[in-house]
Amino acid sequence: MSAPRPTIKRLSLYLRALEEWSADGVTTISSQQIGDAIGVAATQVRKDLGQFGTFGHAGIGYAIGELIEGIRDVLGVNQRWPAALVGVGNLGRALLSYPKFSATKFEIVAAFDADPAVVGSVISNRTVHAMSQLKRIITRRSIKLGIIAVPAPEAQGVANALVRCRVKGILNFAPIRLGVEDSVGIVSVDFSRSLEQLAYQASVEP
Amino acid sequence: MSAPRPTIKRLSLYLRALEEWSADGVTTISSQQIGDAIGVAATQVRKDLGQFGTFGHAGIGYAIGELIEGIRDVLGVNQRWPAALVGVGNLGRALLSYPKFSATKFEIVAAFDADPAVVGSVISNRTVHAMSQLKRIITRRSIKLGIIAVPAPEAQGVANALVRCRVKGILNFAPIRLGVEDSVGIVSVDFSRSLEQLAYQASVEP
DNA sequence: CGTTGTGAAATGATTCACAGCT
DNA sequence: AGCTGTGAATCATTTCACAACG
Repeated sequence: MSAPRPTIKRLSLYLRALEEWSADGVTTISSQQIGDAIGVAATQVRKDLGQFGTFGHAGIGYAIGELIEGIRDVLGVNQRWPAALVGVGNLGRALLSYPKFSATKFEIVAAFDADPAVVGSVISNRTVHAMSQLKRIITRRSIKLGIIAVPAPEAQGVANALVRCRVKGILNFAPIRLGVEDSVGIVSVDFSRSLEQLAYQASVEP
Repeated sequence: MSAPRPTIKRLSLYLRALEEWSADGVTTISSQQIGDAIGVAATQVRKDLGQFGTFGHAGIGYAIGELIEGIRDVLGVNQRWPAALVGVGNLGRALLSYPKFSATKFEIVAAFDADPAVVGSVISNRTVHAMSQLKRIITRRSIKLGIIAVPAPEAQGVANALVRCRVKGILNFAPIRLGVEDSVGIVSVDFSRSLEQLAYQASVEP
């Protein structure tokens, strides 16, 4: 009875749309409207939500506040997720200043880099620490997520180090497949792969 | 008989692994080895490749060079894909200096920004142009892809402008769903969503 | 009425099993 | 013997159809 992966991806999308409606003062919404907003069928929305409990009200729709709370619970976004960033090149800097993170429960609370030239510098209010401090700071600050923004050849080593620090999940921006024990979640973002998907779409669809 | 979406995603992964083997001088490989390298079943690899022709040699395996060429053709990566970047904040700068792009057929050949303070500056060898130049330069340089790295509220407007310039695909980093005509491909990368996937994994798996 | 929740049917993707080639 | 290509079977996901509810 565990949740289909595609459902989880859509839950994030529902959540964002709902938060926007909520900010606009809307209090009630139908599965049809949710579906239209993100481009899936109304039935799909109902099936997805039905997996995790009964949030809706027949004849009325969904109470937005209630539903937001429910989805946040499912996604685990109701707890804080302090994160450690490893690698403060251009991408790392972009992540440190990415405004959306602060709007959510995710927060990069510490940054690390192997390059002595940047260690000690302050970027978007956070000091860059040496790799030797990784274990100490992650433990001290109860950090649960690691974000890898280093070049590919160093990524596996960083992943190993993060796993030894007992992080629960790793967001990986390096274009390689990381091997880690199953208890650690991995989500990868790979720009080149995204571009290849796009090239495929663009070359078959015209 | 059109290709399953998941197949296309895996093709990118196969391609990268094959390129690494090729660089190491390996010339022949089995579906089993490919599958092991990226974490899928050998049968899956064969099914995927079988969709697009017959690349393998029974009893032997796949000739790496041949297979790389075949996959590149399928993905449309054998042609050049000049791209225009819109938005040169931290993320845009990271993309301009992302080394992997230059190793592939993708290349950001022009950068644009609405902020007069950065227009005219040079970042990683490319001059930042004003938005008013978008149409002229995209047409002049036969640019086929647009990359959106602007804040969410501006993203739809930028997408509309890119579509008017007749780009074939858009890589979107803004956390909203872009509405465009079907003939334009869209691939979105959304960091907050990725983190939510991770939070879900991390909160159910331990 | 309009809208949810959900079995049942349809579609889509993966895995199995094996014939056939080298 | 080793390995590919593929039809058939299994498994997963989406869509349909509709009963139940406010």
